[in-house]
Amino acid sequence: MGIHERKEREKERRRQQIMVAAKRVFSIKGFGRATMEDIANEAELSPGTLYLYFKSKDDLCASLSLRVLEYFFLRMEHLAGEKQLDGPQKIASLKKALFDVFEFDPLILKNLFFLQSNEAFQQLTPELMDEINALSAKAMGKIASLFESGFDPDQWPNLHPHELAQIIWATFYGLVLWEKSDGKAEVNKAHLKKNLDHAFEIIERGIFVQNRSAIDEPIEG
Amino acid sequence: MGIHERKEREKERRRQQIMVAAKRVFSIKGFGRATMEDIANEAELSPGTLYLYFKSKDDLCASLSLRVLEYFFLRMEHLAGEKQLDGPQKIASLKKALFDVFEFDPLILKNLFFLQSNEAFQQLTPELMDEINALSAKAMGKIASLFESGFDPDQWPNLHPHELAQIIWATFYGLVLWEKSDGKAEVNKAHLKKNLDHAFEIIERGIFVQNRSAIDEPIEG
Amino acid sequence: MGIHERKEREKERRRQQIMVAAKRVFSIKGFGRATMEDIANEAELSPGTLYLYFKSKDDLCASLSLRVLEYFFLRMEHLAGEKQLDGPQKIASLKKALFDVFEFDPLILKNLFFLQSNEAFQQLTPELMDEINALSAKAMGKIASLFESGFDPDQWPNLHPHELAQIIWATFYGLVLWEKSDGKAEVNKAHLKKNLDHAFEIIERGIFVQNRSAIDEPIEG
Amino acid sequence: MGIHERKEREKERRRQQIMVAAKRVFSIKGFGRATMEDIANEAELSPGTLYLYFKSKDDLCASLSLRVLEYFFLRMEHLAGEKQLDGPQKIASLKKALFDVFEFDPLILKNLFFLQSNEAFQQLTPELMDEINALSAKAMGKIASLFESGFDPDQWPNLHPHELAQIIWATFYGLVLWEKSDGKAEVNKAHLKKNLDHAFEIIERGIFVQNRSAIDEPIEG
DNA sequence: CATGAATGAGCGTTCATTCAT
DNA sequence: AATGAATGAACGCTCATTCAT
Repeated sequence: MGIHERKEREKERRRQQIMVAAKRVFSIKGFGRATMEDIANEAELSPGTLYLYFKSKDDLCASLSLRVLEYFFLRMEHLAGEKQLDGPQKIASLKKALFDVFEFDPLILKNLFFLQSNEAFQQLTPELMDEINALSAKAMGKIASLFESGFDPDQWPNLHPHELAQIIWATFYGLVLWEKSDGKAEVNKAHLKKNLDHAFEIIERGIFVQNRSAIDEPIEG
Repeated sequence: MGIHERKEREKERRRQQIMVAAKRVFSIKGFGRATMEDIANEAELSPGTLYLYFKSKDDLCASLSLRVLEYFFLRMEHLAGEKQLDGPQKIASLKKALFDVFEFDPLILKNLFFLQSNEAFQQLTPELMDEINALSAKAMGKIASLFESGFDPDQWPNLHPHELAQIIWATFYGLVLWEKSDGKAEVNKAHLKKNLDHAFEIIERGIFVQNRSAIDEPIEG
Repeated sequence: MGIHERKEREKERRRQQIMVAAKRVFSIKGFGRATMEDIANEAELSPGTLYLYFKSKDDLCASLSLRVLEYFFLRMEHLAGEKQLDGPQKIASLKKALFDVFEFDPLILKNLFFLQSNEAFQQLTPELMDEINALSAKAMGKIASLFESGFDPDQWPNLHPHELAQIIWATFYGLVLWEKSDGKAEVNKAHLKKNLDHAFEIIERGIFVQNRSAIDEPIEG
Repeated sequence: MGIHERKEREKERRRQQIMVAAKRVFSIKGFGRATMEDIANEAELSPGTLYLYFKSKDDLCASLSLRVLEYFFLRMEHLAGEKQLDGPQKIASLKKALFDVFEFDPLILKNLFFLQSNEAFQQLTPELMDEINALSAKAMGKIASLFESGFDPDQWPNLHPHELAQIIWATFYGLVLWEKSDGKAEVNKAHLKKNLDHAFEIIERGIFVQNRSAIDEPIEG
C-alpha cells in the first residue's frame, strides 16, 4: 500500500512539474505559440511523456485553468459560509478573494478567460469542458448566494442574485483581460488592485445605498 | 488627379470587399479556423491578392477591429459633444452607445477584445498596433471627458474620470466576452442588453447617488 | 479556352509526375515505410504540393491503384466485346489480359491487392473506396459475362459465371501476391507467367472438357 | 533437471498466453492498429514483459503465423502419409485440410498471407523469416508429394508437382485474402467453403479427367 | 494589378522499445 | 522475472506567405 501511495504521489508531482513548466513556457512564448516540445524541454522530459499525463495540449492548458478555478471556487465557498457579514463586508471580502485569485496566477487566469471566450474551448474533451463549466457555474452560484440576502429587493425588483453575480464576474473578467500581458507582474497587480477597488466601491454604493428616489421622495412628499 | 482619386477609391473599395468577406468567413468558421484561402474564396479573389491590400492575416484581422473601434470612437465623440446632458442621461446615452457598438458587429468586437488580450496582438505591425491603441485611448478619453463634470469629486476623491472610463470599458469588455459565441445572435443581444442595463444601473446609482454618510449626516447633525 | 486547357494538362501532368515518383519510392522503400516527404523529394516538390493534388497519403496510394484497375477494366471490357471466341480462346485471352495487367505495373497491382485485403482500406475517403469497389465489381462482371455462354450448365449446375469469375480472380490475386517483391522484375514476370499458364490450363481443362461421367455414360449406356 | 523443465514449461505457457491475447486484440482492433500496450493489457502483463518473450512486435506477429503454419504442415504431413487415396480423394482431403486451416484461425491466416506479401516480412529476424519460409516450403513439399503419383505426366508434360502445389496454394491464398475482413466470421466461412468447393472441383476435373485428345483417341484407335 | 501554384517550416501526436527498479 | 514510466524519432498534414507569369 505504501508503494501505491508513493507512486500516486510521484505521479501527481510529475503532473505538477509539467504544469509548472507549461506555465513558464506560456508566459514566455504566449499561449498559442508554445509547443509541446517547448514544454517538454522546459520540464526536462520528452514530448511523449507529456502525453502520459495529459491527453492533449488543450487538456494540459485546461488543466492549468482548472487549478485556478478550483482555487476560486474554494474561496467563494468559504466566503459564502461566513454568515455574519453585512453587505459591505461581503463586497469587501469578495473583492479580496477575486484579487487573490488574480494573484494566485494572473497568467493562467487570463488564459482561462481567454480559453472560455474562444472557439478552441469547444474542442476540449467534453468531460473537461463540462468540468470547467460546472466549476464555473458552482462558483458563480456561490457568489450569487452571497447576495441572496444582501441587497434590497424593493430597490432592485429585477436584479436577481445570479445576474448580479454575472455582472461582478464579468467586470472582474474584463479588468483581468484588460491588463497588458507585458510581464510586469507587479505593475499589473497594482493596477488591477486599484481598478478593483474602484469598481467594487461603485458596486457597493450602487447596490447598498438607498437610491435617489428613495431619498428624495420624503422631501417631495 | 481624377484618375488617381478613382484608383484610390477603387483600392479602398477592394479593401472593404475583402473585409466584408473576412467577416462572413469568421462568423461561419470561427476566427482561428478561417484560412486566408477561405477568405479569398469568399471575396472571389485569389489568396495572393489579399496580400496586396493587407500585409498579413493579423493585419487583416486588426483592420476589421479598427472599423468597430472607429465606429465606437465616433459614437463617443458625438456623445461627448452633447453638453446639456445630466449625469444619468450621460450614463443612459453611454449605455446605448456601447450596446450599439456591440450590435454593430458582435463577432468582430469579441475579436477585437480577444486580439487585444492576446499575444498575437504583439505581432502586428507596430503602426497598426499603435493605431489601435491610439484609437482606443482616444475613445477612452471621450468617455472620460463625459465624466469630467459628471460626478461629485468630494464623494470620489480618488476616482479620476479616466479610471472610471476604464472600469466601464472593462465591464463592457467582460460582458461582451462572457457571451457564448454560439451563433444565436438574437439571444446574445437580449442577454447582453439585460446585463448592460443592470450593470449601468448599478454604476449610475453608485456614482451619482449621495452616499450613505452624506445621507446620514443631516441626521447626525 | 486554350489557357484553361493548358492548365488542365499541366495539372494532370503534375499528378502523373507525383504518381511516378510515388511508385518509385514505394518500390524502393515499400509501401508502409514510404513517407510523403520521400515522395516529395523524389518528385522534386515540397510536401505541401503533394496535398494540392492528393487529399492524403492514402488517396495518393489508392489513385495509383485505380490506374491499374482502370487498365484492367478496359482490357476486360474489350475482351467481353469479342463475340466470336470459343471457350478455350476466351480463357487464353483472359490469361493474356491478366498477365498484361500484371506487367502494366506489378508493384502497384500487389499494392492494390494488398490495400484491398487490409484494414487501411476502410480508412480511405468513402468515394475513393466506392470507386475502387465499383471498378472491381464492374471488371468482375465483365469476366463473368465472358462465361455466360462459355461452359456447360449441365456439367456445372451450381457454378454461376460470377462465382467462376471470383475464383479466377482470386487465383490471379494469389499468384500475384505470392511473387516475392524482391525487385527482380524479370524473374517474377517469367515465374508468374509460368504459373498463370499452368493455372489456366487446369481451369480450361476443368471447365470445358467433358467430365468423366459424360465420357463414361456412353459406355454405361 | 525437473526444475529446468518446469521453467521451460512455464516460459512456454507464458508465450502462449501472450499469443492468445495478441490474437484477441488483433481480431478486435485489426492488425495494424493493435499496439503492444493493447496486447499487454489483454494479457494482463506489462508492455516490457512482452519483450522477454518476443523480440519485437513483428516477431510476435510472425510467431502467431507460425502456429497456423505448423497446424497446416501437420495436416499436410498426415495427408501425405495416407497412401491408399486415389486422385479425387486426395483432392477432397486437401480441400478439407485447407478449409480446416482457414477455420483454425481465419484472421491469423490472413495475417500470415499478408505478412508474407509485405515488406514488413523482410524486417523480421532472419531466423524467424527462415523458419516461416522453411515451414512453408516443407508444407508445400508435402502437397507436392501428394501429386507425385497423382496425375498423368503424359497429359501434363510440363506441370511438376511442386508447381501444381504452388498453384493450389496460391488459389487458396487468393480466396482467403479475398474474403472481406468484416467480422462476420460465419458468413465468410460459408463463402470461402463454396469458393473452395468450386475451385477444387475445377482443379480436380482439370487434372484428373482425360483431356480432349484422350477422348478423341478412341476414334483414332 | 491579379493570379494561384508552390512553398516549407512547423506542429501535435503515436507507439515500439528500453531500462532502472 | 516483471514492471511501467520514459523515451524520442518519426510522420502526416496545414496554411500563411511568396513570386513567376
